[in-house]
Amino acid sequence: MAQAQDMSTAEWELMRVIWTMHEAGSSDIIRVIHGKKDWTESTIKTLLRRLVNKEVLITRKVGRKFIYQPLISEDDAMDQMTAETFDRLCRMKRGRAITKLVANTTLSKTDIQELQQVLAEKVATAPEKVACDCIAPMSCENCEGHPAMV
Amino acid sequence: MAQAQDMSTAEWELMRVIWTMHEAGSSDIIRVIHGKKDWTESTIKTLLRRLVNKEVLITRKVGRKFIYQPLISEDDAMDQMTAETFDRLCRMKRGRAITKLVANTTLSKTDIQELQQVLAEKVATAPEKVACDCIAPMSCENCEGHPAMV
DNA sequence: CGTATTTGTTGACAGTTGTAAACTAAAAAT
DNA sequence: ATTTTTAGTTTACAACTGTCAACAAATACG
Repeated sequence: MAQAQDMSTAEWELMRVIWTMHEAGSSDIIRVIHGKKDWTESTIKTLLRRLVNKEVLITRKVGRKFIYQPLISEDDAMDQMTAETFDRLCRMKRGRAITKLVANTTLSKTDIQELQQVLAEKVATAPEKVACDCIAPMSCENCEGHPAMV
Repeated sequence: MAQAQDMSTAEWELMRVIWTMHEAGSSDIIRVIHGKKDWTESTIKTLLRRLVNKEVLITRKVGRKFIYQPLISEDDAMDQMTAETFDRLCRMKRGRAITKLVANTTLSKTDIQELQQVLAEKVATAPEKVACDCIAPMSCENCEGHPAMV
């Protein structure tokens, strides 16, 4: 299955273009990007090829050209990418990281409402505390309840 | 200044250990990791060296050995990392990505309260809509209000 | 038909990353 | 003082990335 984590930064940027186009031939893609990013055609072609290799894009041959199409939706890729980022953080600290992120992100009134909705639903089952899962929670002041290290 | 984005995945994992230890010599670090990750000593030493080169860690020489210490706090690094991840997403879609993330993250009651607090404060100044900032907002159904592409 | 254009394929190159062995210098143990 | 242990430095190497140029095949145009 197509994995967002397999995409490099440059590949991701290119994917964003393709997602908005839904599907397109390389020339269309190159035309759309022209002037917005200073990638040469060569660079774009390389990125396309790599994305096909990684099975993030599939191609359909039409005449002598290929139509490129995402194998993973932008929403799914975004969710995977953000989940992976947060997976790298200590469980206990994710809440505070999200709060900070929310504080620094521009959200529409609708976004806020939806978020409030989700929070309201979560509160019932929310634990009092989320345990730290660091490798060495030893001297982690936040982790009082934790097994000390030697 | 120390930048979280300069840290690779492996380096980040190592940093998590060092953050909880506050500061430590390589042998302490190696001992703490032993059994938790199957990195050889060599690997850990390489990562330490790279982190020092990247100025994410500083060292203090004590006798013949070094004490390694973070130049950036874990909180700051987390905030940088999460901000960078979200910077890669279309502005308009960040709200929904956050909502999805929140839905999939275990949050403590306190985390939820704090988030609710922040949201409550943001709602007043929240825009009705956040504009898409994709390179080719052309056929992006979500972007009705946007300049069409040729 | 022969040339210009389009599109795709190969090869390239330096920098980063994950992983680690080998080597060296200093210190500790015997 | 020898030997052993410890800590740090060098070297290595394949895979991945960001960037491209060069080349080849197919097509379109004059």
